[in-house]
Amino acid sequence: MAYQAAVEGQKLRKGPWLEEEDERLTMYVKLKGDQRWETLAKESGLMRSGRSCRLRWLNYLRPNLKHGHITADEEKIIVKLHELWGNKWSKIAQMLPGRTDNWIKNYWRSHLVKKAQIQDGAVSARNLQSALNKAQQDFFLQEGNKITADKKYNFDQDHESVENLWGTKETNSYDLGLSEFALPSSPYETRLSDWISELSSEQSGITWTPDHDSDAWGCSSPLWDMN
DNA sequence: AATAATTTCAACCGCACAGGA
DNA sequence: CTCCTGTGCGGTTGAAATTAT
Repeated sequence: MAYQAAVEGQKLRKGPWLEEEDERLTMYVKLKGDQRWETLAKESGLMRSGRSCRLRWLNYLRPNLKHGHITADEEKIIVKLHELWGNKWSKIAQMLPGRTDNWIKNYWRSHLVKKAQIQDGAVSARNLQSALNKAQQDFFLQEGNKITADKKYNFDQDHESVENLWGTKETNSYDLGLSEFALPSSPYETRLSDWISELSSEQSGITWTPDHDSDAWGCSSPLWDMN
């Protein structure tokens, strides 16, 4: 493969980026723009492949990236969009300003692992309890995620309740509707709700195609645009 | 306090696709 | 039409950090 040959042939650097490399890359991207990565990699003198530069820029150096903890809103969006689109991380990332596909993929994966472990019963009773407690903490102790006692899911029950929390392919995609979260309605939340219900009506019986989705989702008016 | 287990996340890899020669 | 190059995407890996025992 060309990439492999380049790495081996030119002794390109791999692994974690140094601060110095970051600075250099940032400078060159500002100078040349974030296109033509192979050219940029060569011109910058960085001993990195173009794709390595691209990845570093997109996932770490790019301005306006969020590196902090996920918000309750973001988590719900991810869950919803994953139900709709599956592992289309880049697509999901487009709906979450400041988050990268890589970040979302990592986030989802760490949760999926927990879910899978719980569902296949391949964990010890102790690990199960630990996973449940962790999920409960993570989910309900989110700042602003105020759930009344009667609405709160009972994590101490059987594994069914865990499935309900996360939703499954077999259940109605909208069983995890926003109302169940019993959150105060922020403008963001309201818009999300509208957006998803609108989609659900458009979506019934429709298979996604690249042409279709780009229109239907109207990327010109993204979710976070409150104006 | 030490060690083991688990989680997180940056980075790599292979594949697919688009566009140009 | 075919080949080549660059780019984007999704899956996977592994080191570092964190948490549990």
